[in-house]
Amino acid sequence: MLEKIQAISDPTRFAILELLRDQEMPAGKIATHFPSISRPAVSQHLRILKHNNLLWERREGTKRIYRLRPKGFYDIYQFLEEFWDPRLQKLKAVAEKEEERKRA
Amino acid sequence: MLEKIQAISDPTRFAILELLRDQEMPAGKIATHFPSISRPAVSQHLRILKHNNLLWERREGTKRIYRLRPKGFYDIYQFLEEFWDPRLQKLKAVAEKEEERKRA
DNA sequence: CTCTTCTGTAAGTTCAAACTAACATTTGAA
DNA sequence: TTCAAATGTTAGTTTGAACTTACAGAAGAG
Repeated sequence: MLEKIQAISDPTRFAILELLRDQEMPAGKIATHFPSISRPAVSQHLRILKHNNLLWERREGTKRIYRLRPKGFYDIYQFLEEFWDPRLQKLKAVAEKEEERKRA
Repeated sequence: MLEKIQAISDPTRFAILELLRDQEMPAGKIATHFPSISRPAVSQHLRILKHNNLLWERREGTKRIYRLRPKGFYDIYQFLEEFWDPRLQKLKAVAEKEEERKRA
């Protein structure tokens, strides 16, 4: 989970996510939005985002079209909620004990 | 905000936050929980967490006691919710237009 | 005062991650 | 086939963040 959080915290990667929030886009077009960095660099960022379930990839001919994957964000969102909210913490602890009793 | 997200994504810093989730603690005692890294390293992590509003600091004699600051987490949580949820996005856009009309 | 305890700060090192340049792969078109 | 377009991958470089060592400062005890 920390890896996923780190994935979105990189400025370039977050800019990519912002770009894809409103519309899906092929890799090449994404790269044109970042003239200061090379296309391979963007490609590597896309791979990281994809591996962390923050993007979907689909192929159309030679193009690879990337699309935001909301669940990835929701996972982080939920993780933080659980960390932060002590009541949820306690509920989780109870659930885990329940689980243990079942296994025993 | 990205800086804050990056702050919690470091494994050592997140471990510090986990440690402080249940109880506040002076800097020295925090450091003892991380025998593999030096005390100054922990001190630097504490500074980063403090600067990002993830920790409170209070002084007692020569000790500096650190305590979790839930709002910091809530800020990230809310930021992701807004990014992720398209309905909230639209509501925000409407609110901003409203604001503009008032200024004009 | 002086000493000790607890801690932060500064300077320099190390290492992982982001980057570039060159090459490889895949797909469709002629 | 052959070529071009779109993209990924690899190898090596660069840069920034985490780290260590050494030093500095602040607060109480004696």
